[in-house]
Amino acid sequence: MRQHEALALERAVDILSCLAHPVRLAVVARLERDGAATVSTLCQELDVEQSAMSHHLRHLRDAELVIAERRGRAMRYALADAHVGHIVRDTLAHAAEDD
Amino acid sequence: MRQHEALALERAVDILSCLAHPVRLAVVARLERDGAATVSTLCQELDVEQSAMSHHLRHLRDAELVIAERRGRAMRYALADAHVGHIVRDTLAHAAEDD
DNA sequence: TTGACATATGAACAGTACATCATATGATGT
DNA sequence: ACATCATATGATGTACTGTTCATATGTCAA
Repeated sequence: MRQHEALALERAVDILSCLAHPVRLAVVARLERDGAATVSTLCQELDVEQSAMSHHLRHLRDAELVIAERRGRAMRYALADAHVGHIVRDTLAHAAEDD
Repeated sequence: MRQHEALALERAVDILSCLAHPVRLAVVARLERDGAATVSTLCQELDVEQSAMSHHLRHLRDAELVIAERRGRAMRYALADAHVGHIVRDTLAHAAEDD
């Protein structure tokens, strides 16, 4: 039980660390709003270099916040599940609130 | 509007960065569960050195996630508002879920 | 004021994360 | 097989973050 809590805390830190970067947060927010997208689409929309984007997407995949599937020669990224979207939406809502 | 969104994103990254550390997340979770506490109480309960705890609390204060008030010679820390608690609870819930 | 207690701050070092560049892999069309 | 497009990976320098130690500030009681 204590162990369980400790594990949840570790996992939560992983999730938060992963989201705690402007590009990665923007990617997740984008996927939450408009649904799945390819790497090049994300690069254009968020104005990020291909390599950098790829590294960030890897990070997001490792943390299991997004999933990827091949679409011809492109890769289509999507949120791993709705929960992630909720966390991001809540945080953004909170961030927007107290200005 | 775009500007507003960008600001919210920056602020969100600040919040997430601040929460993305085991000690700080544990502090916020503790304050969420059991209410306000002094520094020494937090140190004991979470087994963290006084100086380290103080540095982390400073971080949390700078991000306006917690507030502090004097209580004699001690300092009593509490969550800045309910929203922070929600974010943490949601994230922990999500983290605990997919095990 | 002095001493003890509670917390905060500053500096230095160690470990991590990030941006960038070069290159590799994988898929498609010819 | 080759050229091209789309994405991924590896290496490296740099900057940031966190821990620790030493010291400072602030509060209380005698």
